[in-house]
Amino acid sequence: MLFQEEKETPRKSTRASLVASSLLKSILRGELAPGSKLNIDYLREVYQVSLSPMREAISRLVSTGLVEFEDQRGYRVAPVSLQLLAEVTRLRSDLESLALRYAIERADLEWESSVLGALHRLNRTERDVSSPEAMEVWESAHWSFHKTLIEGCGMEMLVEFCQNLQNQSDRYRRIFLKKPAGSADIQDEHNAIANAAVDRNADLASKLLRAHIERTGNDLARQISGELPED
Amino acid sequence: MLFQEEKETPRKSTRASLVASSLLKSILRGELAPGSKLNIDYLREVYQVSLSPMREAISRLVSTGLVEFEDQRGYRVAPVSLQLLAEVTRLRSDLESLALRYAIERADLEWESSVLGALHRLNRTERDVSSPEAMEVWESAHWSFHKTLIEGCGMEMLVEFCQNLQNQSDRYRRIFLKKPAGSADIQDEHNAIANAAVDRNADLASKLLRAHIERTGNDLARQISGELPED
DNA sequence: CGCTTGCCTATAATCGATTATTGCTGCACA
DNA sequence: TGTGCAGCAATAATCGATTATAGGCAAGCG
Repeated sequence: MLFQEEKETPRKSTRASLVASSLLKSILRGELAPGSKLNIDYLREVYQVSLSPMREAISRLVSTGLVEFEDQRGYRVAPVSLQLLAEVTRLRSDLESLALRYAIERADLEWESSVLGALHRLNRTERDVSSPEAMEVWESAHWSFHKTLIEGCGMEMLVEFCQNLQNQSDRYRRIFLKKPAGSADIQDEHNAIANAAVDRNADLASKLLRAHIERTGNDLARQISGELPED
Repeated sequence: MLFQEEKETPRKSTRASLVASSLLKSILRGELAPGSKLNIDYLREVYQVSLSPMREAISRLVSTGLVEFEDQRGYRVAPVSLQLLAEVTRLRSDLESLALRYAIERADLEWESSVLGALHRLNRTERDVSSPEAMEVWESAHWSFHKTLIEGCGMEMLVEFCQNLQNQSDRYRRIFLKKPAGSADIQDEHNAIANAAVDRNADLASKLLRAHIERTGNDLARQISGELPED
């Protein structure tokens, strides 16, 4: 063949996959209330699929921690609480900074470049808190930056766990944070983290990342504490 | 029907659950080879269940990391490699010691008692390397001890992740370690960890736990390195 | 001969019907 | 008036049949 068609393996999605990702979004957006039962017949109707793919889709989300399951009782959306949010924030702080340390340890040009690339994209994405659509784009770039940082550790299991924690965190933000509380120095924080990372200053980078995550988490918790019972 | 057939197993579990736990054991024992495809029709035959619970059972194991899934390609047993083992060992070391630190931080009498209880049971369980059955019992007590230590952290997500890592580790041991390599001072190690824990000496306890996990993991890796390609 | 292309089989995915279990409701009874 | 149990929905779980897809094989074409 003259020029090798670069097929990205656009593997055709199954219904179960499509429903699963759609359902994930619904849960993250809080459209399916925390703690509520996932009635399969109802969801079947909503997504217009049969029982098998519906069950399969739901069951896949169990591994993300956003759905819980009990024999003969079915599935329900994971509950929320200030305590759980604190747990998520602490683990994000511990694990993302851990992953970043490993990433810096085995850093190569490739990784450094992706980090600076992701940073640039994030900085060039406007954070217009008045536009939900724009915020979606910004949040996506934001997580991309974080993910790029930690993916350098080369440990899939760790990255996946961080992804789950991020999803949890994201859910709290979407559900409870009506007014995006964006301090102006967010951008400075990201720049500082990225610089420390490519400078191979693990202690500093790790410290800054922790601070960044904990600040975000605490801001969120403070906003929520009025709306949610202490436990 | 006149004679309502009494179920021989008055269980609450569903077929899917039973099959899932049975399948998990099979994978841990290496009866289902790492990397091999999980042929649903075949497994259906083996476990004598229909397609739906079979799929459900398999799909639940995906969250443990012992089974991988791809759309239209089905399920397969997670592969093994020295590199992956190293990853598992490192994460176990990092995360169990992290959990232990948190546990010590919020330690109460209840936790201290369970730790010493689990330690006692472990010490009183004979480690007879010539008897597979005895070793099963010992391994169970061993993991119980570890789990008791880390459960004190009160973070379910972290404990569950540690459990997954432990399962992974366990699989390598069962598959590759034909001759249990038990140094005589294993018991001393456990005692030292437990003592440091109830003494609330987080630094020492954490250091000892790391050493314990890394020693085990490295012993295993050394034994394997002859059998497995470096990757 | 080598490459493409179109069956063909194995297997993954989906479906709708059926069975089992749970949890509620209302009636009998103390 | 409270308790317990039978019967009755609601819904979770399972089944076997059907449809869709992938990957191998062989015929057709260059």
